[in-house]
Amino acid sequence: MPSTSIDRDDIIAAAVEVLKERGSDGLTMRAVAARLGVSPIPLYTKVGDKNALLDAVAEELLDQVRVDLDDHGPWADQAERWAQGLRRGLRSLPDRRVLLHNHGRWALVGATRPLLVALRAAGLPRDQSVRICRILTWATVGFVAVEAGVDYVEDEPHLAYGSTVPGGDPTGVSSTDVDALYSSQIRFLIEGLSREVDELSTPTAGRGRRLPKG
Amino acid sequence: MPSTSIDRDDIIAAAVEVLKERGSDGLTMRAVAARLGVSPIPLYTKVGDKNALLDAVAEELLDQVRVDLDDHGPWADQAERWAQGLRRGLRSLPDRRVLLHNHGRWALVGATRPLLVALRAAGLPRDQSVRICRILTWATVGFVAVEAGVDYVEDEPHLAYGSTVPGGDPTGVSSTDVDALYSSQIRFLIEGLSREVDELSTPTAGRGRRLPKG
DNA sequence: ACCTGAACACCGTTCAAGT
DNA sequence: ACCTGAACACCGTTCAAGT
Repeated sequence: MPSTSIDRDDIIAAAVEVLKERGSDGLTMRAVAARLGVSPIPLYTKVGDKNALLDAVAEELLDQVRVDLDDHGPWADQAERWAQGLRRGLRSLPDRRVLLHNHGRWALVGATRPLLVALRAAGLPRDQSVRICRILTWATVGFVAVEAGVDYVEDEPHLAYGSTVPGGDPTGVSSTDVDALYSSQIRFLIEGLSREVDELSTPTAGRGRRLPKG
Repeated sequence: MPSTSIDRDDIIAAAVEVLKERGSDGLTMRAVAARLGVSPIPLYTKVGDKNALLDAVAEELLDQVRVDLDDHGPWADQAERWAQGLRRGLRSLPDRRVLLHNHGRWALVGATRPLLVALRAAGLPRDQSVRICRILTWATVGFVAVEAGVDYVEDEPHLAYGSTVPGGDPTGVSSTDVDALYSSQIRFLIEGLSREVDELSTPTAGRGRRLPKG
């Protein structure tokens, strides 16, 4: 094993650097190879074609997303803080197109684990905890992905139009509106999940049944 | 105005055809030009560069999405049916990457209008109606975008694991799980929005206030 | 076995030249 | 004014040839 040779992890790390420095258009097989001082051939033998490289880069970046979570308060509050932290982490990705290169289905497990631990510690069953994690993750990834394609209008447009609710201005949304829309959406989801947890844990709801209306 | 010449709309229509026939990798400036029997130059003078063409294609495809909505039942039920219809429409797009090329911020206005009309007919104020449309649209576009990158496991995995709730299996989700997750998410959002509408319409909630906790 | 130089078949984009 | 042939500067990918 010659130490001069190039590893698969070296290639992915170099690709992440190229992505951060030159953007997604600058992330080419040739650029990654040139950064490592090799020909493009090792990329094809050790990682695969360009699509495989993009998958690997997405998995690497999503795997690095971490959400800290103090264990104070009821689980619903912890879940809301966790979701806000996940959104912050995803927004700071060098390229948000990796959110859709989600074939690394396990990539966000590192970010999810603290919430899963907190939910179990709060006494929730494992399947319900997994469900809550999955719904909040799915909603947050989707929100940030859509958010990346939105053009903001100037702030406080609802004052001009007279709207009293965030997102109520038909002419557009400001960046503070977007924050409020995300917060509302996450709160609605967590309220619904809370009620679901209460229903499933009460004996009258009938054990062994699937979800009501589900 | 020579009738032999090529129009901007012709270019976009040809691009949509190329996308449907050859996929997103086959959608090239040269292929669109060749389909029209012209050189690539007219594309650059009449539409712009490739990114502008992709924007135009995305806007065209999203503009064609239509959601039918009968006006039976309370607005919350209509909203749920509308959201399910929107998901169906978005899932049938020839390439779901257009969901992220969302710079045509008005592209889904045609699909949104029936819901907006129904909400107004149900007596909701304009700003709350716009807010509801925006939240449901945002959540659905995000869900479908994420959904496009998910690898399903075989159906009914929760039976093997013993999970009783959709999305509760830590090893993966089946396609019926995904349907159930979307339905749950939309129902939670509509329930939250319903409560919000009730609070804002009751005199005791205090007129002129912003949203509670918002 | 693993790497390189060179090539192939494409791209997006633009130029001088035509009409 | 508008289009074309041809070119430029790249791509992703793979080949025969080296070591």
